[in-house]
Amino acid sequence: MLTITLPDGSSRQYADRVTPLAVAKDIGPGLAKAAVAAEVDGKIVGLDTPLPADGSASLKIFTRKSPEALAVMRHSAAHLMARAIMRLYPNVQLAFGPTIESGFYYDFELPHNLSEEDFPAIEEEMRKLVAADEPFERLEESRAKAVAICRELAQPLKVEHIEQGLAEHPSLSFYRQGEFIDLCRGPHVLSAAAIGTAFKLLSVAGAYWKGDSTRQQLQRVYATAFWTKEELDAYLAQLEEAKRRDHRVLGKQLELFTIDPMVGQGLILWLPKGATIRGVLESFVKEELAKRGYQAVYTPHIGRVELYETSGHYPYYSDSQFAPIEMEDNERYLLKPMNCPHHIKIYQSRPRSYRELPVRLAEFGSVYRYEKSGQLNGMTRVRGFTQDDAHIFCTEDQVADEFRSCMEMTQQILAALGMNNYRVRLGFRDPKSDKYVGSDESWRRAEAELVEVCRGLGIDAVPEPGEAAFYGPKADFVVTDCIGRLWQLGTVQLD
RNA sequence: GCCCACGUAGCUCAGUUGAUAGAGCAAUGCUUUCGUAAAGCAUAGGUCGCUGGUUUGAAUCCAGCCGUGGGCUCCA
Repeated sequence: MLTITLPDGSSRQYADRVTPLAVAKDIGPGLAKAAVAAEVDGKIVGLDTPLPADGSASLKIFTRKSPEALAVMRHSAAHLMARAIMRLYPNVQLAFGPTIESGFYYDFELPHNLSEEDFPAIEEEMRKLVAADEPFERLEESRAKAVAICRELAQPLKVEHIEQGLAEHPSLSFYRQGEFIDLCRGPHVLSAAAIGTAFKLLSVAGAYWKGDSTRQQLQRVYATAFWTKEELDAYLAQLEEAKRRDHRVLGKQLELFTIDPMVGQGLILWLPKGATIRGVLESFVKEELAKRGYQAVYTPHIGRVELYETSGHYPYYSDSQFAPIEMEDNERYLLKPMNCPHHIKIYQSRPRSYRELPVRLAEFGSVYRYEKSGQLNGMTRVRGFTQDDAHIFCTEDQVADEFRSCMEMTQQILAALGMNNYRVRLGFRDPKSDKYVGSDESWRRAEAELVEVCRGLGIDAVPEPGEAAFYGPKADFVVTDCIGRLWQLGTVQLD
């Protein structure tokens, strides 16, 4: 006997083994028709996943109105796309194909180089599969059997993933649809027709296997899917609209800035109108800094290599710096990649008493970084830029207050600029890595304090291990741009 | 750096299977005139990213380089 609790608090009892779909039918034919997926005790499952035979369970039915259902459908669409590509091209190896914020992607290894020209044929094949409406069938297999299946299917990437990535799972699930079988946690829609035809392949890109740049590069196909053509069209129109607001388009139209290959990639030339805007922004930020007790300083654009070796930055970032300038007397200078060591030298310029702490030094410091050519992007990723940068020297019991006021200032400035679409990411250390300096104890204390301060400010900050700088944890303000891309802007770090 | 795509007048773009470059807007001139998201007519403007190659002949095919865009990786 199973007792099911529904979201409205009511409950139902079943003597036989039932599925979410059966329960939905029981509640009403309308609900059964609209159902896409379900949630049992907080876990999203397919409509055909049997519920426990005994005991009790909470059940929620997801219809098209819920984001969870959309995510399930998009993942099924990813399978459909993979199946279509395997039908059209030989020797396709499957990697991963998850749902993402506004659609889905799937990574493949295949001899044919995919390009946008191939999209219509793939979409056509997908439409055929939707029309055929074959069911998605879930298979549970032991690890050994799962490996054997993937070997037989000539899917070495899946074999590797089972043996290494999923080492702790005693049994694994597959989803089959016709001739297509894919290792997959699921869930999926019941059959292909539920996906509909409001989908579109968007772009193809390279992506490293398991995100590791030392490993092979796969072909990633980005796509999206909606329940209706209207929603799909609205989404595509929104992308077009966002393109018109792209800072690179506006920067050109409004004559704000330009980039000239003769000057160099990623090096910005500010035009008079852009310089006016920059001037206003700088004045605003300078006032805010002054209000909060920051003292302005200036430092040079270059420094001796030994300076960065002493600070410890040099080995960590040597691959993204402009090469040192060698002088005749064997002096080597670096184009300044960060302001930190300079500010520390200012602090050290005379003996300090604890009574003068905190000392807050601020500068619009211009820095130069040799970013890889492929990651340059308009004004958002460049090789020369000016940071609104400050370093606060304080005692340990002042840390929480200083961190708090710094977080508040960042929030206020972002709010003043109308940038409200952001989240705060707490970069903590990866316990398994040894790249970090400092004692375990001080790391623990620092991380705990960041969490505490964010809680106090009502910031919903998500801790992410492995995201810390080598010398300390940090809080990053990650802003979403008009095309939905993420950019780390402000960052408050502890050393 | 890696994968894919792209690089034609100031801007946005068109140029089918290779044969001496086109449109709209902007600019300039004239006209009309109160027109305030684009008034009419006319003119000018490009070694078709660069360098090689294939060809009787290349913007159009091939190679290399430079640059841009979408991603991946990285981010002090």
